[in-house]
Amino acid sequence: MVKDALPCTILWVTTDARMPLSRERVLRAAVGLADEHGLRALTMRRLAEELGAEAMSLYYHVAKKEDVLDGIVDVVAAEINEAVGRVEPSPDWKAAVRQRILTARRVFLRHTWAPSLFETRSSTSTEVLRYYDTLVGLMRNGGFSYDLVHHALHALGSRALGFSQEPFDPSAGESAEVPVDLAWQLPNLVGMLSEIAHDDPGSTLGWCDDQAEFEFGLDLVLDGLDRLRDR
Amino acid sequence: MVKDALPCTILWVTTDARMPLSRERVLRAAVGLADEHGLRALTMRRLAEELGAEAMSLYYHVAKKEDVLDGIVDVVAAEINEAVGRVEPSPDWKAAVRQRILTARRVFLRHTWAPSLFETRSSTSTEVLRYYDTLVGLMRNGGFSYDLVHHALHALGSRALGFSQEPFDPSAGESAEVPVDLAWQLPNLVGMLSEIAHDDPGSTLGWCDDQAEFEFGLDLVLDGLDRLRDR
DNA sequence: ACCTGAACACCGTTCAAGT
DNA sequence: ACCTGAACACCGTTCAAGT
Repeated sequence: MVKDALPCTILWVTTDARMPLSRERVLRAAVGLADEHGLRALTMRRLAEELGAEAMSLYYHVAKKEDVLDGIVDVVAAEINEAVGRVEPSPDWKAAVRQRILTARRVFLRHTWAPSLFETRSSTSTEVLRYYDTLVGLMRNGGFSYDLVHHALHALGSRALGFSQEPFDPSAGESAEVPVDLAWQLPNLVGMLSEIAHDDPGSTLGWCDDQAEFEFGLDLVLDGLDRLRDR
Repeated sequence: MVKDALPCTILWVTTDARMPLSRERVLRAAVGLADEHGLRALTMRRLAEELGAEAMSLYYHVAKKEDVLDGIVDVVAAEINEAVGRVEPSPDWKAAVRQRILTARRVFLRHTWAPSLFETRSSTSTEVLRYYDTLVGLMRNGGFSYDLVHHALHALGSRALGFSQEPFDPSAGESAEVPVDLAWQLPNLVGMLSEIAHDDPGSTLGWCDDQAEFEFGLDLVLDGLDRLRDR
């Protein structure tokens, strides 16, 4: 009996190769593939392989690759809604919004490819709309006008969802990275970077504390909004 | 003489097909192609065609496509530095930074594909470093510590460069766009959108004023930083 | 020095055909 | 109903060969 069950179980666990395909299963596999090998590895052929099928089989369950991308955005957003639904509500709007956003952020840390995808999708996922709806509700309860909530969403930008995509990572521009022949033309940047590196000698790679920086920016915006609300 | 010169001139102006290739010319053509048809149209083969050459010829002047992408980021950043170099300096740090950023923003309006590219490049363009260097300088002159400047750059994020990539465009979620069967689940969002649409009946498409929203968010952050500076 | 033709390994997608 | 093989039009890139 063990002889029979064991190999079968392993096959099942590793690939689920025998289960019939479905949109759900395709999207789950897509998320897993992106988690493990990045968005570039998410190819229709590779995705099918992961599912033990041919690439063409996928087209029975999804319209096209864009559909897969929209789909995995929805999957991640659903994951966020699930996590965020478990946080106990705070009477203070700022604390409530803050905690909600930081909870969402934790989901993005599991799906590092997601931010760039969220930002390039034009059609809005219904799960994302649901997320924003309760966020708007929290601010309304905090005494915001609809108009200020609207401004707030723009001001928060991607931070409302829990991530911040930065075009320039100061830590990546660490002294060592700046070409020496260029350094003398960038006195302010070099000065800043050397002082940061000095302040935090523990981070030998000049690595910034992403979480702290995210919270700094978030609080700056939330505090600003709080002041506008009072007026 | 006219007979000879005319057709030649036209050919010259439209394609410059006879000029020898060069990295410079390849990058300029790449920017033009992206401006006119978007990033997706920027293909090595299409780019070569634009230059009246074969795709393989490009590889003599650029290492690979990634090199082209890094290159056009640098081209746009240089354009920004050029525009920004012409603004008369203000003694007030906030006004100086504000004007600088809004000037940079105007360049991005000419290159709508650029934001998404700037955000996905990991290696930092030297022209971008130059831009940040003087920005850091302006804040230092305004009495910022290096540490606060560092936080400020993170808090500004892409706004420091003049754009904000937003994952959710409330205006795109205009009442008409939200599926009716979903609307009752999104009371706050629907309420907000209908009020915004009502406030601004002129914008028949529920279009947000991007410029105003950008400035709102920018000022919110700059004001917040100003307060932290005073302490 | 500069450009190209032929070729390779990969894409997404369609469609008629299989079970 | 669900999956597939063969085929198409496209990618980026290499390399030996042309001028």
